[in-house]
Amino acid sequence: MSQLTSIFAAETALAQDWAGAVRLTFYQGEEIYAQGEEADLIYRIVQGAVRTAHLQADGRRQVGDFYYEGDVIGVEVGEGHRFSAEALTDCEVLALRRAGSAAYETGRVQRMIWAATATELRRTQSHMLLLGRATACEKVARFLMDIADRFRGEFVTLPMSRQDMADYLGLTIETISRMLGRLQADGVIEFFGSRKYRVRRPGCLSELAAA
Amino acid sequence: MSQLTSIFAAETALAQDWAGAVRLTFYQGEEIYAQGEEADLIYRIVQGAVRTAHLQADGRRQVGDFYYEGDVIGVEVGEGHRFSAEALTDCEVLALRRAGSAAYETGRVQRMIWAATATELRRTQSHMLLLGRATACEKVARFLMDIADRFRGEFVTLPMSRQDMADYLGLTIETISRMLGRLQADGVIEFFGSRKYRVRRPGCLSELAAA
DNA sequence: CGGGGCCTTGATGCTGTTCAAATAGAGTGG
DNA sequence: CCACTCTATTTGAACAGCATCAAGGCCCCG
Repeated sequence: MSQLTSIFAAETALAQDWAGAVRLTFYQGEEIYAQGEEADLIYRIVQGAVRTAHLQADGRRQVGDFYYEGDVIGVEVGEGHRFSAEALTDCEVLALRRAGSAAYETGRVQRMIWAATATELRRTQSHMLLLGRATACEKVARFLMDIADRFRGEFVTLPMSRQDMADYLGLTIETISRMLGRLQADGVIEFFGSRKYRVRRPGCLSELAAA
Repeated sequence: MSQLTSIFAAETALAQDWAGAVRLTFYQGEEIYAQGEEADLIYRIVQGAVRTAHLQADGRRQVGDFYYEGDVIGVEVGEGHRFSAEALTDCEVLALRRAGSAAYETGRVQRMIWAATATELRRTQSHMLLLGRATACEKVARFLMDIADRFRGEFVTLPMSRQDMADYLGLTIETISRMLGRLQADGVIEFFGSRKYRVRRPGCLSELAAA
């Protein structure tokens, strides 16, 4: 009941804030925007999962973050996108022009961009802390915890590949695989196939995640 | 002449934006604000250098960034400061209350906070990319380059210790020291004492910095 | 049933850490 | 100005964690 109410409230706010937005569909693997591309649109994910990534000249890749339903992407500051965005699953998104519209002039869009930028800063700070001083085991544990926290429910399905996880955590796919194997052997998590898992001992997992 | 003009313009804008701010002095090593403390003030550094840092329960420390004259600190989002700020040298700062003032209501302070948050996001992103997928040598090279770029001039004096550099780059002081030694041996940089250096081969340094 | 991508597992090596000690520098008092 | 002390930095040697290289297994889908 209260959940229905909150969903309704969210939908109402969404309709107001995103009035004038265009609804778009991106299929799995499609690029939503490219690295370097001018950032004149912001997007709200209605359904699906998105990965942002930064590619260096030598081929090394850093995944910026993973985004899900309700998240806003494309708010980067400065000239053009520093990260590209790709659909990890089939996606529905709302796209809204940043400047030049009536909505922008009223300050509505500006406030949304501001809020999204603030959220983005927090998440980037967390990511920075994760990359700086954490062991492989801590990184993987925190990653699993973060994902599980977002999808409250017994089972979690990962929309990203091991390579995506590795590029997010600054590790290799082999290390990711080994850490997952160890966590499973210790009974902390349980995997069903390679993309679906369940946290068996949340306390233990958060202990391993430290920080 | 043009430099004088720009300094004058900057000073004028500063006087306008920071009208009502309080001028404070912090001595070397003093804490400007603490981790967890409520973030009701923003600061502009007039003179000196500042380090922000996040301390974990187990004692590990991550330096957030280093700030110098003209930079704005204390703009973090959410409940309280995630990072503390300490004076690396004796500092003069301007402190301004975020909310509740007349200046805030006119939107002046809001715009400043917004601009500072946007800058902060960019810098945090860069830092994240640095921590994620760079070798020790690349990290140190990029660090030296970034600092040198800020202090245009033949010689650069580092306001921070090796430990600060290490906690910023996610390395140990020994590794920092070894990399600096190697760069000097290769003739890329030249040190005078442990806190003052000069870039002898900028091209070579930026090559090593990659990314 | 067979192909191909993704994931796991194993063996080995390298980068950066850890531990330990020497050296340099800054501050202090004689 | 010099001797002394205390801390910061450098240097060396051994070690550990994660990467790399190389197979092998799983699973999806034709």
